[in-house]
Amino acid sequence: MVGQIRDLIAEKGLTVGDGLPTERDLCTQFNASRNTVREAMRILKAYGLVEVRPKIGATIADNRLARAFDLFSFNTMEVSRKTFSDVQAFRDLLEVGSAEQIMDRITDRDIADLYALNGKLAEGADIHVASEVDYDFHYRLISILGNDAILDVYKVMKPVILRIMQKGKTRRSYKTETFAEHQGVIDALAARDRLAFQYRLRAHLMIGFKNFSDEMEGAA
Amino acid sequence: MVGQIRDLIAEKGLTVGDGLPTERDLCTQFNASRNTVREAMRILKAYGLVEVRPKIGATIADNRLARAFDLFSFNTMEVSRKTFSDVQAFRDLLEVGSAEQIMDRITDRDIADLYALNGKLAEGADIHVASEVDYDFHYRLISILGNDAILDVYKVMKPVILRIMQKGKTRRSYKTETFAEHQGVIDALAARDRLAFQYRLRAHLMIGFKNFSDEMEGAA
DNA sequence: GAACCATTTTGTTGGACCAAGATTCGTAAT
DNA sequence: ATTACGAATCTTGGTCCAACAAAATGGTTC
Repeated sequence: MVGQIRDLIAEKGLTVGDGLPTERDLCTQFNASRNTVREAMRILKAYGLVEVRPKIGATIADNRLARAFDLFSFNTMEVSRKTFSDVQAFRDLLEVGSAEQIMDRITDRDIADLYALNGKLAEGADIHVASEVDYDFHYRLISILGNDAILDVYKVMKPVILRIMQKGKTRRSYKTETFAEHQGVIDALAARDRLAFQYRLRAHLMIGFKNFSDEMEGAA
Repeated sequence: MVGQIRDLIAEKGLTVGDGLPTERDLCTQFNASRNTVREAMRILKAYGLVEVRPKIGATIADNRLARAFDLFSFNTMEVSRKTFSDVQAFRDLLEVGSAEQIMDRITDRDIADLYALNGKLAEGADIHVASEVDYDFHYRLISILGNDAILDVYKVMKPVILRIMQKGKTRRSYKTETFAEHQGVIDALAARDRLAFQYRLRAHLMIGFKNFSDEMEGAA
């Protein structure tokens, strides 16, 4: 069934944005029941090949890269020390490493958004909410690059990053230290001071590293 | 629905190989119809998280990596220009950006492996095999970092990267230019010349960029 | 031990209804 | 007569139900 629909798409030469026939049309076209067609559509949707909106119908899409990464967001796994250091090194590479491009592209809007996001940290919600905000901050930072592949990667790693943040921050105050570190990073951005930006961001990531290590020591 | 089933799995602590309740059980458990449950199961199956066989029922699995590959085997659709540039920029960030760490960690064994891999390029197999070797080369390069998170990301992006390679190289000779570029990169590594390494690697990636752009121009 | 049958479970079908967006059409105001 | 607005209708995906087909298991019988 999935194959038939794929063939249909290929045959008609449909491309991203085009609409598919309605589910009922597909039923008659392929002599299948609507439930069967629906299951096939579910699969195509899961593959990111179609987007389906109620009352609108299905349209061709290509979110496969994002879907591919979604696959791995199902991890509830425990974060090992190696995973932690790997992910943190990765983030350093991405966030600190792309400082130049960030400086090239950054707008006042970006800076305002970052200040706003960081402001939420100071409001002092519980640790889970604060972690989400923390993640959002870094995500927003990376989004300045306008690179969907990198954003997708960040989405994949979100569960792990969140866990790292929660774990690393149990004994630190989000309201004070993390907030201040973020603030320093944004200040450097606002001043278009690349070196300060890199230095402070790296320090911020390193502090998370140290806290996590201490946690692990304590746990072991 | 998918979320509910996921929660159920997490809650029960089920792991690969374990069986899920039957569809009808899930119906009563979640107060949903069998069709709804089935559609959710299709999604999970599409994600490679469950395997479902008649009479047996559904068992937990983890074929997510395999699924990630399947996603892109659907290729009647091609890599969009944005996906291409995103992925390529990402690779630049990773490979060129981690030059320092690579220099710190590299061993003679790494260099020997890279030379060996690149040697296969000169053997001049068809474009698909050559692309695989090309990918393997860059994968091996990144593996020097010993960072599993980054390696996983590379695995997921493999289908896209392969496609980019195939597309970019249709008119170039793997046996000559790509081989020579790689060789230059390894030579820089062998000489522990970080700047040369970065310069050559970046140039290598950029050439792929240019070729792809030309392809797109030609197609348009 | 092998052939056979009953049972369980997924696979598929056809139908039905709902909710909500899209469309149409009639009415009223200008 | 034309336009604007609102209500009725149509369309479409979302959900549900009941039933049958097909496949694989497990037990039963010879």
